[in-house]
Amino acid sequence: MSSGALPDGTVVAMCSALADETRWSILTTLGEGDASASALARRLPVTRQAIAKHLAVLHEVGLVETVQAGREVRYRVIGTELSAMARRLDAIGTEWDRRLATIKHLAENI
Amino acid sequence: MSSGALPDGTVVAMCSALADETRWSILTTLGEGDASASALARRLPVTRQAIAKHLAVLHEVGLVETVQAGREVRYRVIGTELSAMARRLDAIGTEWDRRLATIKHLAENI
DNA sequence: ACAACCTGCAACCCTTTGGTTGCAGGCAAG
DNA sequence: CTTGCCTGCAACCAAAGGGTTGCAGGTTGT
Repeated sequence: MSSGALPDGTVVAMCSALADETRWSILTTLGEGDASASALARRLPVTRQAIAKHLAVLHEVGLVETVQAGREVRYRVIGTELSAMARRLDAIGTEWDRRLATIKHLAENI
Repeated sequence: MSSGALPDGTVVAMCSALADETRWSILTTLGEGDASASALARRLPVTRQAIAKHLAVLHEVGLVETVQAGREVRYRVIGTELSAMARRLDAIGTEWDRRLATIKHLAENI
């Protein structure tokens, strides 16, 4: 029951990727349109190299994909993996609450 | 559109809480039934103090609640917050893919 | 009353990680 | 061709985080 469609370590990896404010800034910025690392560095208060590291992390868990555009590498945000994990988290949370409800229901019928 | 029902920092905090293997071990163990910190320490390969820290983190983001049971403090896993964030993440991911689809659709109609 | 158990707080260590600077390479436009 | 911009790699730094040991305070049970 605890092991679903996507490997268990994936959830931890993706949550780890999402556990950073700067990374969310990058993601929301990319949500407004594809951009290169340098372009992101101009709009955000961090260095290009820092952004490059973050993009590497995001790419590794499948939250962004790269698109070669001439000499620059544009990054595009992908929602599929995120939605997949979200559905799984929702299922886990629901099961926890369902268990809770069952316990309380049993307690009332004593 | 980017600011929903729950504050934005909450998502980062919860993802940060979920970005640790040991914490997931604790959560899944609690999923099988409430337990105290010492009880968890017996079943998991870490110290009770380490578990106490993790439980504090989980408690702060509302993933667990405490129940005083005599001299011991039992912890209970809560799914509501998790499901709420999951739904939000799903919405974000869906919107990203929707934007992508719109771009591609526009590209075909040139 | 005494022993056993559970809790909380504090100090400490090591690893991870977010961020920086610096440098070298490659493609594109003038 | 040369200048500018974008990329990649490496070294380095400081802060955060996971984990441990140690100690003191309360409760329960015998």
